[in-house]
Amino acid sequence: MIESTTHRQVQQTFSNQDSCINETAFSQFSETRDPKSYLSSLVKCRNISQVQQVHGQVIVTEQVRDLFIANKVLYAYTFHRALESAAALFSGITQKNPFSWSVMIGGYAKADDYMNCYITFREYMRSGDRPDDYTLPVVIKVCRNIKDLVMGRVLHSVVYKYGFHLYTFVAAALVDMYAKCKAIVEATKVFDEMPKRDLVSWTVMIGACTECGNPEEALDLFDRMREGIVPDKIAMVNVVNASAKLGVMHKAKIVDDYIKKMEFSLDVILGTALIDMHAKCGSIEFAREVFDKMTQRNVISWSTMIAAHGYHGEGSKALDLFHMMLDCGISPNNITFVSVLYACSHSGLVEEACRIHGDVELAEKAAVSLLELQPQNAGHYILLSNIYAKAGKWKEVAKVRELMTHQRIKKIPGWTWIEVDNKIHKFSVGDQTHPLSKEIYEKLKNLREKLEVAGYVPDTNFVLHDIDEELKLGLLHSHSEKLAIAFGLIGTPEGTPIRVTKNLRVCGDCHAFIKFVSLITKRVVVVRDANRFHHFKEGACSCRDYW
DNA sequence: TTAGGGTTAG
Repeated sequence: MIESTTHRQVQQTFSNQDSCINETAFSQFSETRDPKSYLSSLVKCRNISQVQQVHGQVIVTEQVRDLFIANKVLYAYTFHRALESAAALFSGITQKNPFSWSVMIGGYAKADDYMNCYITFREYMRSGDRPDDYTLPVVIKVCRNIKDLVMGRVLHSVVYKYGFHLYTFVAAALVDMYAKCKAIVEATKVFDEMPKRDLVSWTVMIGACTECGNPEEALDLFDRMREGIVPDKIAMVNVVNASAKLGVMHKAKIVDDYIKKMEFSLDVILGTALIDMHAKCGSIEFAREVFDKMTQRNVISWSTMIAAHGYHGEGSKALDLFHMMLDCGISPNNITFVSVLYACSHSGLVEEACRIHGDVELAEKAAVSLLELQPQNAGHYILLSNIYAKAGKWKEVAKVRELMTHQRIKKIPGWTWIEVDNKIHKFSVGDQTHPLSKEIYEKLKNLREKLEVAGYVPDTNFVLHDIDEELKLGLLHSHSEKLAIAFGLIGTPEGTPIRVTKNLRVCGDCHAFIKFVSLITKRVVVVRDANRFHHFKEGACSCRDYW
């Protein structure tokens, strides 16, 4: 239930059997005072004092001159994060071998002491020794962790010079480093040049594609990988993430079925990733099912589920869950609070959000400071204008709108996707490229006439929701979401739900339009927009017109 | 004797 650190996990992996062996070995050492009798148990000891005692004896017997023994003690120190003792011992070793360097560099890396890690690696290079394939992945991983692309490229040149790019571990570390630094071209190049690829290399490349905004490619890679390699749980977490990013329900179903078929147990991370995937692919029910099934949950699992209820318009469920979480003794983090706050704003439960988090003025202050930090980020303007709109400060809403025009905020083109027969169809505003374009516009015209009879009035005067090129064009009737829905009505059997995804927020007129569509056609329409899910049914939307 | 891959919001 508590967030675990890697170190703690490592310590927990020692079984009782190991501790017994360790204790026996230590009592043997205490009797014989021969450090060799304890060397193999050194990293498994429960406390650092045992390492220190053995180290003392190693010095007394002058066995510290034996490089094998000194390295063992060094490794034990770094394993227990006793970096000062390790560094003291290390500096005393006159004839260091690659293992000594590797252990010291790895020790700094594990302790997140990146600067000393770099410094020690530089000393290693200056010592005249050739770098080795055990040390390089460690230092490359440091670049990945602190997103140091410059140093990463320097290391890549070292790797290349000695031919280590052909080594599986080194290349995998490089691919992952480039991916985390968003350098997908370089990541792909290293991956393509690998003579041999194992499970980890494939996994990092799958993660790389997702990380760099190409989840479709990630899923294709997963299919290619399976031609020769059986995935494990970590690989599946990456695949689940790709699927979540893609947001396509039938892909999510395939991935979910595969995990069940392979009988992967739901640990905290895989379970949480699955919750996120189902929710982002439109099925809040499956997401909750996974959450309820999980035997272990941490703050991330709870936050994910709370956020999911939130963006599906189920604010009260999100709040219930938040209270349940507190009852279970889990401490919320800042992301939990943001999720709860947004869950309330998505559902019109703003008064309740305010109670938890402060007040509207606080939210306003936060948004204003965000604007100062990133004046070109359109999302911050929208956030601020929504805060003003909810507080009824219409003059301020207008001011934000002016500010956006003044700042010439970059406009993002709007797109809507729809899945029909497991194929994705993409529409932009006024799009006429679809093979059934004629039928789609015909359907739309026909629909609009019926809708107007039922009371739909086209509305161009709505509150600012997003900066959308479509608005400027004034092509209200051919907004991408309207085209996609019209196509959905043509291409799917009567009564089946229509699911579309839009990259921006759905506009006010389209929102009203879809409500009428759900009423007239008796279809459930699920719209995933940039911010949340809207479930339209019988003329109403799950967002209760807050979005 | 050592090394590379995993979850949440905006």
